[in-house]
Parts: sequence; C-alpha cells; structure tokens
Amino acid sequence: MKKELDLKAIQDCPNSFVVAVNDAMNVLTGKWKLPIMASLIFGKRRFKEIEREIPKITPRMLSKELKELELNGIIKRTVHDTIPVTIEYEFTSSGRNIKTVLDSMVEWGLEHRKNIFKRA
Amino acid sequence: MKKELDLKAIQDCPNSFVVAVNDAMNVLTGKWKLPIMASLIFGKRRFKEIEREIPKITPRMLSKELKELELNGIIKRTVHDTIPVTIEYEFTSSGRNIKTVLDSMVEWGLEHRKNIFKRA
DNA sequence: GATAGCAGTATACTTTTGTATACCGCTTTT
DNA sequence: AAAAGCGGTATACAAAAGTATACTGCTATC
Repeated sequence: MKKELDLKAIQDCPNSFVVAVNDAMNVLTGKWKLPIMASLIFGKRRFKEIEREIPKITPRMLSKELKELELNGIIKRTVHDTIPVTIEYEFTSSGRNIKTVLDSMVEWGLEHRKNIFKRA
Repeated sequence: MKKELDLKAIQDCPNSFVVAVNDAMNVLTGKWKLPIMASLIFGKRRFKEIEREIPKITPRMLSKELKELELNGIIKRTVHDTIPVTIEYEFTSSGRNIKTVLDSMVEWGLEHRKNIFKRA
C-alpha cells in the first residue's frame, strides 16, 4: 500500500489538510505502532522492556517501527553512556499528543457501535 | 497485516476502547477509503461517478472497498428500480461522523509539523 | 570460562494488499 | 446493428507488510 493520497476529490481541501491527515495516518497504521505507543504511554522504556510487554512482536519489527516512529518525530531515542550503554525510548510532546486523535477515535467508535446495534 | 490489537500493554484500558479504536482504524486504513469517502462527502454518488472522481482506482478496488465500507456501516448502497437499475452510495450518519476523527487528525498534524520545524 | 542479558541485524519466507487486463449481461444511444 | 455506458466480476500478477529463525558484539554474572 502506497502512502500517497493523490485524489482529485480532495483537491478542493487545502493541501496542508491532506498532508496533516497523512502524517497522522503514518503514525497509526501497521500492526505494532499502537501497542508500542501504549507501552510508552506511562514513561520511558528500554528495547527489551517493550519487547517483553508486547507478546509476539519480533525484535525485527520492534526495531523497524521504533526507527520509523523516531524518524517521524513521535519518539526520542536516548543513549546513556553507562557501561554498557543503555538505551531509552520515550514520547516527544508531539507524540504524546497523538492521544487526542485516539480519543476522538474512541468517541466515534463507541457511538458507531451504538448506532449499529440500534438498526441490527 | 492482521487486524487484531492483542497487546498486553493495553489490557488495563477498558477493552471497549481498544475495540473502538480498531473500528475507527478499519474505516481509515488502505489506499482508497479516504478518497472514496471524500467523493461521498458532498452527497450521493454512483459507482462510475466515484470511479471518475478518483484517478487510477480500478473497478476491482472500488468494488472491494465499497463493500467493506458498507459492511462496516459507513455507507449505504441503494438500488433504485429504474430501468435499468441505478445504484447509489451515500454515507450513513455514523459514516459522516468519521469526519470528527479526521478533524482531530488535521489538528494534530498541523501542530506536529510546527513542532518538527521548530527543532529542525 | 560457560551462560545469559542487552540492543539489535541478517536472511529467507508467507501473507496481505493493491495492480493490470480482460470480460460479463444489461440497456441506451448513434 | 455497432458502440458505449452501467455496475460490476475473474484471473493473474507485483509489491508491501509482517513472520521465523538464527546470529552478532558487547558486558556481567554464575
């Protein structure tokens, strides 16, 4: 699945809005991003800690997703020069704010289920 | 990509919240769902109309996504018994409300870009 | 000195998602 | 009677996303 949203139908929306939605989607899609963010929500975590908290994730996927989240400015990776080095991941403030999007999803989702059952 | 969110880390959140986020994600992910919804936002549309409004979508994908959106209670498919039959797609009220989620994404996305450039 | 933990990487593979191309039965227009 | 529009389906294929399994160099403990 390519990540563009090149549709004429949205051309009348300001392009920055499309970009903004795209940015948000990039942070939310994929099987493991939400679990990883859930693991970080109460504070800093190390690689192995996250791995243990998320059943069935492989180190390959965890590594890949952490890199992507870091690149997108959602999390910050810090290397502490202890011996041996310890590495910690934590949200950026932008990253922490993605919760507002999740909140709106929860609100919509709950309401949606109510509507579904009304007519079923 | 499997669609479960079976993570221990979210187990302390009420399960209904996880389900709700999942429901919202199902409506938003994939390359064509947003374009299709954008096409429906100003009113009813017929299959070929949507197809024309979205450059490069194949009828196969359009058909597949419309079915999925209908199954998820986002859009409604109506068969009018004209001769020949005409078929119209439109949002359900739940479907229309997904815009609140998109709005929160726009808000977050714009703010996020501002933060990124501040530190870059 | 073997074993285990840390923070990952490498390689090969399967599954899911999306594309390309052609076609169907029906009706209206030319 | 041929061509084009409607609302799709069928088949085959390519690309993206995710899995399985093994391994690396480092340190610290048993």
